[in-house]
This record gives sequence, structure tokens and C-alpha cells, in this order.
Amino acid sequence: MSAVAEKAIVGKAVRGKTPAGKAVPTHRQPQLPLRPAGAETVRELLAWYDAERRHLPWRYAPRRKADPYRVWLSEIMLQQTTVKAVIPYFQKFVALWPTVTALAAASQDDVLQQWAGLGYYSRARNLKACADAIVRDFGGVFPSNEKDLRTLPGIGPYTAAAIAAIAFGVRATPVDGNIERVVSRLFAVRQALPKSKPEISRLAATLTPTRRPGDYAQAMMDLGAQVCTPKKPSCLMCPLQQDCAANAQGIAELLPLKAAKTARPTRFGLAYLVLREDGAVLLRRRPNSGLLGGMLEVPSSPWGDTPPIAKDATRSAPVSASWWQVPGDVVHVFTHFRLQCVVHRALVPVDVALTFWADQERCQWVHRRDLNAAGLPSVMRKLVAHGLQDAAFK
DNA sequence: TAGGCGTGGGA
DNA sequence: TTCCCAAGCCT
Repeated sequence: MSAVAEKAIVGKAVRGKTPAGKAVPTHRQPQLPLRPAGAETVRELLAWYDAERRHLPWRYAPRRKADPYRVWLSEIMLQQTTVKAVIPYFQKFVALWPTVTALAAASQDDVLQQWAGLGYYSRARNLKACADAIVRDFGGVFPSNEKDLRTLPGIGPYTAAAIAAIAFGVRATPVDGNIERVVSRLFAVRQALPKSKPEISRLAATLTPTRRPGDYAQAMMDLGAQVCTPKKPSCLMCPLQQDCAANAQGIAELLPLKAAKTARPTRFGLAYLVLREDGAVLLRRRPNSGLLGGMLEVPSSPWGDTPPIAKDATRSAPVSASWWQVPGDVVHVFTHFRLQCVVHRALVPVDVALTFWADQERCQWVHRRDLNAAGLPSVMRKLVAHGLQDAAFK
């Protein structure tokens, strides 16, 4: 076993997730006749895809080219996001903005409002910036090659290759998490991610066909999502079983190996729910970069590594008022930390003045009945819901 | 290069 | 409860 693989497994074992007996067998020989993955593998894969592919709103029939705008929009939404979560957002966006030109004509705030709840909000900011660039620099027409696509905001190596292959039929090789897993198993790659990425990309590219490269990519992704799954892969139903080195060695479910992850810290915050007598709630626009960039928030203290001191609560409040601490706290889990938040609430008159540190320029009052449509990130919806419990309203 | 960057569902 | 995961990108 390589040092990297060893480290990865040890790392997981230390965290108690992988029983010691689950280490990847090192010298085990293939038990089944193995046909190295190649052109015949791709033929089997495409035949499987023609019969078993998922029917998704952004897809066209096999062998047909799709609308680049819809391919692009779906690929951005699907970054680190499940198909199920994306579908309603995709439908909403193409209904509101059917073309890239229409999207470019929208404001960033409108795009963020519609994106609210889907997460990774830099995608929405880049989506708008990308639409602008395509209208401004490419005459409203998506470029068809990876190099030009890579220059656009929010389009990285994966998305550029996916658009080129799926929308334009270019022989490009997108490699996402699904394809990494499928290729890792097909070729029994024993090096751990992410170090193995270059080798996996190289191997994936050896399979990319000249004809139907987009269907090849989507077929690999569908196979990864439906058959070659992270846990309990359905090897017996896999059209590539006889080409799969990991299956032959009995190690399919153990691959791909991954480097150990770091623990997730807890941060603490204090949110202020300012309730005006006319039923409006005070919200604030966050800075355009960083966590929840550009999104609306409940005015809050900075999030720190220690729980807030009770007596500090009213001192840093956005308005001078009689504050009440709402019982219980709100917990929300982000990618890299866990947020634990206490909510304070106050009822204030309509002519209340904001304190100077409330950042008035970024503040706005939104009536309770309009909160659902306001486009709040999920964590802020939680804070509002928690803070409004038992609140009497007009 | 590794960490920042959301969310909700499932084991 | 806790962890992992889902069509990555940016710095």
C-alpha cells in the first residue's frame, strides 16, 4: 500500500469510522477474468445510458445537442448540490429568465433572491457576472471551447468541459465526483483523493469517445449516481462489471480512498430580531463577498469562538430597546463550522432610530408577510422563525 | 495548496 | 447525534 493510502485509512480509523479490518487488500489478485476498460467499455456504457438514463429538465434526447444556456445553468446549480434540490430552482430560473440575455438584464439582488435556499451563494453572484460577460464579450453566445469557457466567472475545469461536451459535442472530459468514483473503481486507483485527481482525469480521458462525448460524460455521471454509488454499489447490475478492476479485486466499495477531513468547530453568535409595531422586521444586506455574500441577514454580532456574554447583548444591539432573550438557541451547520446562535427580540415603534453600528445603508424593513418572498438564506429563515415564536403581530 | 464556501437528506 | 454526501470554484 502506498504511504498516501495508508495515511488516509489510518486517518479514518483514528476517527473511528473505518474498522481496522477494512484496509484495502494489497496483493489480492483478480478473481474474475478482467477485460481492461477501453472502447468496448464505452459502447456498453452508452447502450446502458440509452436505456436507463435519467430524464431531467435540462436534458435533451441522447445524440442531440442541448441548449448551452440550460446546460450552463444546470451545471452551475448542480455544483455540490443534489439533483432533487436543483430541479425546482432550475424550473423557476428558466421560467423567469429563458435566455442568457434575459438573465443579464436582471439585477444581482433579484438573482440572489431567487437563489436563496440553494446555498453556495457565490455561484449566484458568478452566474449573473457570467451572463453579463457573455452578453458583453461574446455577443450573447456561449463560447464552445474549454479555453474560452474557463475565462468566465464560476466556470472551472469541470464545468467548462461539461458545457463543451454536452452542449457542443466537443471531445472534452469533465471529471466530477461521480466520474472520479467510477474511474477509481474501473481502474482500481489506490492513491487517495485529492492527490489522485490528475491520474483519474488522465484515465477518464482515455475513455472519452470522439462520438457522443457529452452522452459519455452524462452516462458516467448517471452510472455513478444510480449504480456505482459511494456506499453499497450495485455491482451485480453494473453494465461495466466485467471491465472493473476494483470489482475483480473485491474492493469496489472501498474506493476511492480519501484523505482524512478536519473536525468542524463551533462558532457562537447573537442575532437581533427587531420587530416594528407595524409588523415589519429589520433585515440587513451582507457584504458582497464571503459567507452568505450579498444575502439578507438578521442583524447579528460577529460570530466568535466563545459563547456571547449575556450582559453584552443589549450593548451591541442595532436599536436601543427593551430586549428579550428568546428561549433556546438556533443551530445551523455550514460546510466548515457549526453555528450556535441566541436570538434577542424587541418590539419597537415605527419611528425607531438605528444605532450607528447597525450599518443603516444596508438595512431595510420587511413586513412579516413578505419574509417568505424576501429571499433569506436558510440559516436566516431559521433565526427569524425562532425569533418570531409567540410574537403577537398585526 | 488547503481552506472557505450552504443546504438538506440519509445512514 | 454525528457524519457523510451531492454534476466544484476561488483564492
